[in-house]
Amino acid sequence: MELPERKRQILKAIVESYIETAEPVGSKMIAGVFSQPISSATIRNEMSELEELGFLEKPHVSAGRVPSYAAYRLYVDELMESYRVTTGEIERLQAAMRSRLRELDNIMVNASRIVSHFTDHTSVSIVDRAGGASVRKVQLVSVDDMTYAAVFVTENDARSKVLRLPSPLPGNEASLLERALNLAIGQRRLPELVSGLRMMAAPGNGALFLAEKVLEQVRELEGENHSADVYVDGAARLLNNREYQDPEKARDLLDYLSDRKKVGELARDEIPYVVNIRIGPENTDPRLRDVSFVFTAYDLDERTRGIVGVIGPTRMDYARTIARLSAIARQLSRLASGENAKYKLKESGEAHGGK
Amino acid sequence: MELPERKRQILKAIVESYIETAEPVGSKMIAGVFSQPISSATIRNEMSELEELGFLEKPHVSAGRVPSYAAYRLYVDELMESYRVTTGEIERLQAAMRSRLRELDNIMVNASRIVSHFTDHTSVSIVDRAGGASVRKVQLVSVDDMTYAAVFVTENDARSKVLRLPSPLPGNEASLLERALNLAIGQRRLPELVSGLRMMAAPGNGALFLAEKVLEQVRELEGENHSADVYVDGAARLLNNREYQDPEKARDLLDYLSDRKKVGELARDEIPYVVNIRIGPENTDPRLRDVSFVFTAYDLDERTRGIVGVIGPTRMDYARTIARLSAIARQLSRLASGENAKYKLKESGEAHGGK
DNA sequence: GGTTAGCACTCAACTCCCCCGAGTGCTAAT
DNA sequence: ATTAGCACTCGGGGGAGTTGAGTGCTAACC
Repeated sequence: MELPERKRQILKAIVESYIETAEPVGSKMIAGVFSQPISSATIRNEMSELEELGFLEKPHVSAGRVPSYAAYRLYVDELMESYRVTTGEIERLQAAMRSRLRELDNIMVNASRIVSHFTDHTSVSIVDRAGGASVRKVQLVSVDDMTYAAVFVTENDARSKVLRLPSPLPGNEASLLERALNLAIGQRRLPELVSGLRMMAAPGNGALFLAEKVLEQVRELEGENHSADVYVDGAARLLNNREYQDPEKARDLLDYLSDRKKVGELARDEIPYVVNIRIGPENTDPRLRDVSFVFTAYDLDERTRGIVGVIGPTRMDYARTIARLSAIARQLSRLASGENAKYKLKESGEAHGGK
Repeated sequence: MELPERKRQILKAIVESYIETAEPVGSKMIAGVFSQPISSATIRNEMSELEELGFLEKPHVSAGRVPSYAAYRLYVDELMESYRVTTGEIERLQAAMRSRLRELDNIMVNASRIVSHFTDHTSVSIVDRAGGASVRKVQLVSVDDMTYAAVFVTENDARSKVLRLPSPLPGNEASLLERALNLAIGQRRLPELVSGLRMMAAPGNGALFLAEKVLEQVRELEGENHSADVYVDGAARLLNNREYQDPEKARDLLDYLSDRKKVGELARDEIPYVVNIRIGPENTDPRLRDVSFVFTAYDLDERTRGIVGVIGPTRMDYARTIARLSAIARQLSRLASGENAKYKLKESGEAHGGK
């Protein structure tokens, strides 16, 4: 059941007006914008049908109409015209990205910052190591005899943890331990090694402590429930939107955003390399039920994907947000994995959201 | 010019009432709370004198009075009774801290979380490496031939950075480079080594790139302008206070909090090991001019100090906040540097703030 | 002289009421 | 199918009036 063209045009005009003004849209307002004039009464008839179809809602009887989630969905999928990112914008973007993005550590926090800045929304940046990268080796770097940094090397990344031991461990013992640990890791028998050590050594023993921490960390890195890296930037921008004037609402959302674990779950599903949009109730987390989450994936390297997105009111300017976000993601992908970027968004910036 | 006892009692009562209710305090309200009854007229006389002295302000003529910053200062310095942390609270605190605090990486983020949770305010946690720790050695851990983790070991800490090279660097070259770098670091001639390399190698060369990044990082770690590590937790709690119902204000403050660099400056000055309090305009940053910052320092180890604190409205419950914060800091110090804790707050939790 | 009762005064906040106007739905004419 | 017209709805804005908490001041009291 396709919507007839005029209804589509009217709905489009309503959504755009509401995106711009955040005010309920009345029939006269719409009647004014068409080249070939239509009377407001006609619009009213159309609007009342659109309401029956579930695309519009009335806050109250004399207040004009407001788009429903279904309207945004239709708008995004079929009505919206793509926003063309100007070359000026691209240049500013590239300038902002040029520096500081060689270090993998920084890429997420900077991506997050840039996205927030360029879209003027709150951004999230998530790095998802596919299926828990397997740890290939561990290296113990001595700081002093009570302190070691353990460096965990995976297929394509490394991360370190500084550990303060309960009792000293001389350097030669540490290198023995390191060898043993790596042997065990190679044979996938790390747990056995640790429980063996646990039998031999007193609790509080430095080597045992280290080994336990290493095991713990390996489990964390390899496990399913590894917490993805999450950055949020520009949270304060939420408060720019009139829908969060209510501090109650704003607080709930900020609360959500500070829960990294929860935010990390946003990236749980399969995410295609296009700009995805989850509008209002399409979000699984109830606290996101009246915001929209616009996001995309990019490759950091063969095994690691980044996800960047923005969170804003359902009435956000989707066209512009999508265009800018995809421009950023394209740049990120190129920067991160050299020139063999895998990010292939159609030029138009066209988007089909996924529930 | 000491304030006479009765005025002090009245002022104390006013501050406490305002802390509790956030409503301007009238003379009758106060008249009610004294054991030996005083008429409201008398209170009015006293209040009008306290106003002349600069301790009270009137929002408007018929609205009761509100404490000035000077009143809070006096309250905190002389009037406030210390809050006794209950054993139940201590137990909950210890339980919350018991786990996860062995790892130096985590201590700040957890400290921050715990402080926010136990004080019900927004917390900040800053780690300040005194004077820029000097880097003792660097270790290059190979992930693959295009990717290395550089581990920087200082007197008492280590941190790593994952670097993606523009061109491959075989492992043996990396270990040569590592040796050269460490030699140069030992002789304090790292810049010379790097500029030497720059002459020999083409730009884009892996070793040169690595060396440059290492130099950059060493400079960052040793430099004066090293950015302190900063964590903020519970930012959303700000919105619980009625003074931030105005989204404008709330946003400015949230903005401030997301500027790590600025927040890091909070710890710039010498900070004694007591609970410090900066009330309203005593804060140097203008954006903090009507909040209070309550904070304390604790030792992470010989060279590294942590600062934890909370940011809240000037009308916060100082007694309780101070007591809980100092309890947490005491625990942290003990946990972090074993049993030789340097944190010596007087048992009472007594506090003398410093501008 | 310090304290207090009493009283006039102030002013934000609340309520009540009215009106305006944007917007709707329906009907009848085109 | 479209549109002009009209009655109707209802939120919001703008006084006017009222309330009540609170003040300052004065005069009496101990």
